[in-house]
Amino acid sequence: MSDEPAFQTPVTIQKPKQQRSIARYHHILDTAATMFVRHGYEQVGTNQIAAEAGVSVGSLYRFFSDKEAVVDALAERYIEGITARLPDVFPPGVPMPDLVGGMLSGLFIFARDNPAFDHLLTTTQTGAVARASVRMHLTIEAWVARMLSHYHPHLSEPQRQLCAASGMGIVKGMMTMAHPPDSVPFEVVQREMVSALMAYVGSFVARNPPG
Amino acid sequence: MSDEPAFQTPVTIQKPKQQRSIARYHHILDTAATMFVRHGYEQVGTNQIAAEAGVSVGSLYRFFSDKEAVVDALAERYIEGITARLPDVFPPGVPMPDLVGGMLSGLFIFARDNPAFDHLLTTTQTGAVARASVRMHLTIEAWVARMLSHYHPHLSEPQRQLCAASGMGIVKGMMTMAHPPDSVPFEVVQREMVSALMAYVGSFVARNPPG
Amino acid sequence: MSDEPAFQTPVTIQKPKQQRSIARYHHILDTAATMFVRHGYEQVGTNQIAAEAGVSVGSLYRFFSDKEAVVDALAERYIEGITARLPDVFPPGVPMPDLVGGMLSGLFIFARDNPAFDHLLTTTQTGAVARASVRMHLTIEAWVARMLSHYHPHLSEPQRQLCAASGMGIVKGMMTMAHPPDSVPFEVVQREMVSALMAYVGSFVARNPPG
Amino acid sequence: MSDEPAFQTPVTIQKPKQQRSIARYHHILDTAATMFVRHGYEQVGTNQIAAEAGVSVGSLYRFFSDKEAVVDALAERYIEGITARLPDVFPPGVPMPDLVGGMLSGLFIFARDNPAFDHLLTTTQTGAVARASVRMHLTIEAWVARMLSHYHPHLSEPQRQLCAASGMGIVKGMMTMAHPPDSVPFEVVQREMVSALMAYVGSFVARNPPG
DNA sequence: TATGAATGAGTATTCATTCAT
DNA sequence: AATGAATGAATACTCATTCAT
Repeated sequence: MSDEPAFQTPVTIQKPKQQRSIARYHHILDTAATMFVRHGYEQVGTNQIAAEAGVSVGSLYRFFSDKEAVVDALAERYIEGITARLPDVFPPGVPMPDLVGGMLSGLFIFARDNPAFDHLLTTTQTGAVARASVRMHLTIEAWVARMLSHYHPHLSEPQRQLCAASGMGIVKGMMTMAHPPDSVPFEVVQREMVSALMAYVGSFVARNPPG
Repeated sequence: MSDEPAFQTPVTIQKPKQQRSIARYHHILDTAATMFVRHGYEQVGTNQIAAEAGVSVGSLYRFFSDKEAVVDALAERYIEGITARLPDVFPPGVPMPDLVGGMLSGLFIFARDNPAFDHLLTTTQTGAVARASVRMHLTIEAWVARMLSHYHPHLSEPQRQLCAASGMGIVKGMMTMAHPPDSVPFEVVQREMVSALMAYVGSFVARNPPG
Repeated sequence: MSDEPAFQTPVTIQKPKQQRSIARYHHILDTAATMFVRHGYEQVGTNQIAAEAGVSVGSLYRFFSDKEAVVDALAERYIEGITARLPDVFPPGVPMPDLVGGMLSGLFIFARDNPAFDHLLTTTQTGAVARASVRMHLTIEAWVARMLSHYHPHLSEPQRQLCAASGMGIVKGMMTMAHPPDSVPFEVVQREMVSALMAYVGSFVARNPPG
Repeated sequence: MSDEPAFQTPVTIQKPKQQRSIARYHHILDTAATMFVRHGYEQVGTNQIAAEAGVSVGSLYRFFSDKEAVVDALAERYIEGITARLPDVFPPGVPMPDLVGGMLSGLFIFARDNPAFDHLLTTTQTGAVARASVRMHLTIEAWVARMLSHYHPHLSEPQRQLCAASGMGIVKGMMTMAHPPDSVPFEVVQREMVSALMAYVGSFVARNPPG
């Protein structure tokens, strides 16, 4: 007749420490990433992911508390990945086009190795996917803002924010060119993107001069 | 939701001919559009749309063969709308920035009157939503390509295609700036978008000179 | 990119008003009652109930928001039933044994017609079932307390409460005699129950005399 | 959880012979008992029991063939416990109220030391829990019947059975008074229970006189 | 022997679609 | 034509049980 509510989870969900578990964890995540890109987050079931990954649903739920946790983990992985590839400091003497070019080069390599990266970054969906996307967006945007204040220290905070936001818009928008219906080759996209960004920043600075 | 131009059959089950039917059809579509924007296509049920629109599910299914047909019809409506607003011929003597500015101005007004327009245009989803998005994308892109060949007739077909695709990427990417997390005011987005586009096209032409 | 939470349920769950619906509603409830008695609340699935009742799960969920709502409805039905059978006022001149006998007689008839009634009343489970049980328990107990204050007005409030609680214990405990392993016939149970109650109340009043 | 008397095999997979094993076995059982009372048999998982007991699920399954075996073992333990506390022979000269009082006193102490005892005895559930409950019920009922034939040898076998069954009903029913929603203190319950039992038996004997 | 990761059948619940009224 | 009750396949998630280490 008593009625205590649920108690502590018997088996805590956690990132695995053992070799075997780590492999499984990443394998599931990779499988999920591929499927999300191919069919869309909503269309992919946890049972399907597990089956495709060759594990049981139970195993999936050992690593991920629920379906949303899968996208969250994906975003986290991507945020770590790009953070590691984005330079912390800006070495003096490097011209901005070179830096931006190098940065985008790294981004494209990362995107090619992680199929769901740009899908997640450029999505406009709601819910968990949106939250994941926003986290990734803000991570990169913050870096862009820092870079802008390095090269154009005279820009005010709002100016820098706006320019960074526009840059993100250009990057994200042009990334989708690589997919249907345009299907522009990655290298070409990258080249045009650098041009577009540099041209835009140039015009932005011209329109917002020092003093 | 603004005055819609002449009616033309989308993928509906039957053309509503009666006054009442036409009103119903549009009302359902308007309701669906609002709900899709607010909660996302996957999160919105046909029963919910019908309830919110104040009609029965049965009525909804009288106009739309299935849920996908709703997005299809929405896309069709938007394609008609922008087609009507995009000039068929390019009057001589109008400088490109003015034309692009005018076109974007019209686009933004249309987007403001049709809440799901940019949502659908900029989505990266799969399935029916993606197909709807692609149709809209190609419609605008074709116009952009024609405009480019008007102002820069020396560009080869592939060059024109690439430039148009990039332009579309910039437009779509920067449109999302108006929404969280950046939430840049529409007018600002529009202004920056013109700059970005003109700067990009300028650099593109410079890199792809005649001869 | 927006993300509004869930909105109003499109089809509200409600007790049906139409003839057909009412029949369905009660049929599902009857089926569920029988199955709960036979296999236990936890062991019976909503799909099973629906199948056994010859309707679809969807129909079940049209009437009941979730599985708990089924027990709740059952309890409500039973509470209404016994409330209707419990006299509101105590006519003067009726000796207590007669009144208690009559009351128990009604209770047993009701229990015979509603197989899950005593199962639910006498359960000691947790959760929704417990809550349903408690509601039924308190309904009857309140009546018993009122009856006690009618026949033995000198009893203090706590005394009346205790005596009523004990009475409920005796009633509930002895009701289970009708089921295995004892399987005592209902009439016999009823007869012994009246004896036990009268004997107990007699001893209680003797131990708690007026003044 | 009180000192348990001599060990005897329940439905376990194997008798734990080693000191360590015996300790583990009892510890798991104690843990399970507490959890069953607090959350209900169905709500408690084997993994949870093991985790709470600080052992692995595998260890739990070494001692118990399945989840049902845990309740079975619990019942067995309780049956042993009360059997040891119920006098085998009835010393002459002890009045029935004293004997009953003493017996209930022992029962309440046992119940206080073994939290799941009355929970299991008074449950009306199906399945394994019901079977465990019935075994405990019959054990005590047999003793009551023997006691009745000691004090009232003239009662026929069926009369004795009926009176014993009623007594069990009263005991079990009134035991639940100690829990919500009545929450009567244990001592009070015990006192009222003796009264109720003696009053009932008195009335029963009066209604079933010798000859 | 002990461990706890892995399994997968099973459960509650939703929602696109149909069709009798 | 319109309605909305009814359908049932599909989905996220749980948990008793096994077995390789």
